[in-house]
Amino acid sequence: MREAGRLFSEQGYHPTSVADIVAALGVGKGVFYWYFPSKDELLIEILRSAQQDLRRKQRAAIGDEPDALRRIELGIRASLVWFHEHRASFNLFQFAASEERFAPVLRNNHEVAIADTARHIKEAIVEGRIADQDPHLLAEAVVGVTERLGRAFLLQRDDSVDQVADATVAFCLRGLSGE
Amino acid sequence: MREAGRLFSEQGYHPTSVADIVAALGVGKGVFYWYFPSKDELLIEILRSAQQDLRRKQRAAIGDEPDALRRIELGIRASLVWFHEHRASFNLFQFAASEERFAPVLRNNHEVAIADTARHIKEAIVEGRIADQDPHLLAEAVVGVTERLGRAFLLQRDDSVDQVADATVAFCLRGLSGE
DNA sequence: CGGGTTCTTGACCGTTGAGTCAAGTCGCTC
DNA sequence: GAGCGACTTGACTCAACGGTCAAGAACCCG
Repeated sequence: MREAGRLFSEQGYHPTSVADIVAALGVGKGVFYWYFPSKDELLIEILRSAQQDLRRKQRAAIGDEPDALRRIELGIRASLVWFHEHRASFNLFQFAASEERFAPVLRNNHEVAIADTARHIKEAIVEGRIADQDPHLLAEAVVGVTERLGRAFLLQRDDSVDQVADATVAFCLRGLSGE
Repeated sequence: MREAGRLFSEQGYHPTSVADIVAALGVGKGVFYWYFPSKDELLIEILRSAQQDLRRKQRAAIGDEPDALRRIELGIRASLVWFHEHRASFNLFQFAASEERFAPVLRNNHEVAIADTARHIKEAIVEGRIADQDPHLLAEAVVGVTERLGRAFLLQRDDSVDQVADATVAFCLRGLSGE
C-alpha cells in the first residue's frame, strides 16, 4: 500500500497501471485482487488511512491545551510536520480532490477539520482575541495557507519545517487578529 | 475548446474520451485531430489560454495604481471575480497540478504570478508598511488564501463574490501587516 | 501424511480509447 | 465546370488496461 501510494503520487493515479504496481512489488497480479477489490478501492483505502493518520497526529499535538490560539498554532505545526513526512499522501490529496469519484472521501474529512478549527476560532472570538468574522471562513483561510505553504516550501523546495511553520503561524495569527 | 474544458472539468480529464468531446460537439473525430495534435495538447492549450486570460484580467484591474498594498488588493479581487466566472478552468488547474505531465505548464505561470505579488510586497516592506519577512513566502500565502477561499466559497458553496473578496482582502492585509 | 484453506501466479479476456486514414464534401479560383 | 486545397467523416487499428481464473504452492490442523 505504501509502494502503491508512492507510485500514484509520482506518476499520477491514472498513468499508474495495476501491472506497474505489482511489478514494482515483484508479485503477481492475483495478489493485488486478493487484497483489494479494485484499483479505485485501493486509492480510497490509501486516502482514508492517510487522513486518519494526519488527524491523529493533529489531535496528539493539540492535547488538552487550554489556550484557543495556541491550539490553532499547534495544529498548524503538526500538519506541516506531517506534510513533510508524507509527501506522497499529500500529493495524492490534490489529485483526489480533482476527480468527482474520490472527492467525497476527502470532503467529509475536510469538513470535520474545518469545523474543528472553526471551533477554536469561535472560542477566541468570544474571548475577544480575534476579529469578529465568520469562523468558518477564517478556518478555511488558515487551513488553506498551511497547505499551500507546505506544498510550496516543504515539497517543491525543501526548506526547514520549523522555519516554514514559524512563518505560517505568524501569518495566520496576524490574519486572524482583530485590528 | 470551451466545450472540452467544460467536460474535462466536470468529469475529469482521463474519464473524458475524445469520443465524448466530439459527440458533445456533434462532429466527427477527424475534426478534432485536424485542430489539435493530441488530447494532451488540447488540455495544455486550454490551460495556457486560461492562464493568459487570468493574468490579463489581473493586470487590467491593477492598472497603474501607485499604492503597493492597494495593488495587492486589486489583484486578489480580480482573481476572485475570474475564478467565479471560470469555474471550469479553475477546476482544471487543480487536476493539472497533480499530474507530472501538465504541472510544468502551470508552474511557470505560477512562478511569474508569485514574483509579481512578491514585488508589490517588497515595495510595501521598503515603505515600512508590512512585516519584514520573506516576500516570496508572503506572496505564496496571499495567493494560497485567495485560491482556497475562491474554491471553498465561490465554487462549492455559491457566496457573493464581493463578500468573499472583502474577507479575503481583510485576512491577507492583516496577515501581511507588521505587528 | 491427507485434505482443506489461504494465498499466489501469470496467461488470458473483453473493453475502451487514442489516434489513423481512405473517402468524401464544400467552397474557391481561373 | 474542372481542379484544388481546406476541412470533415466515422469505421478501423492497435496497444493498454482493469479485472478474471484455472492451476498451483504454502501452510495448517487432525
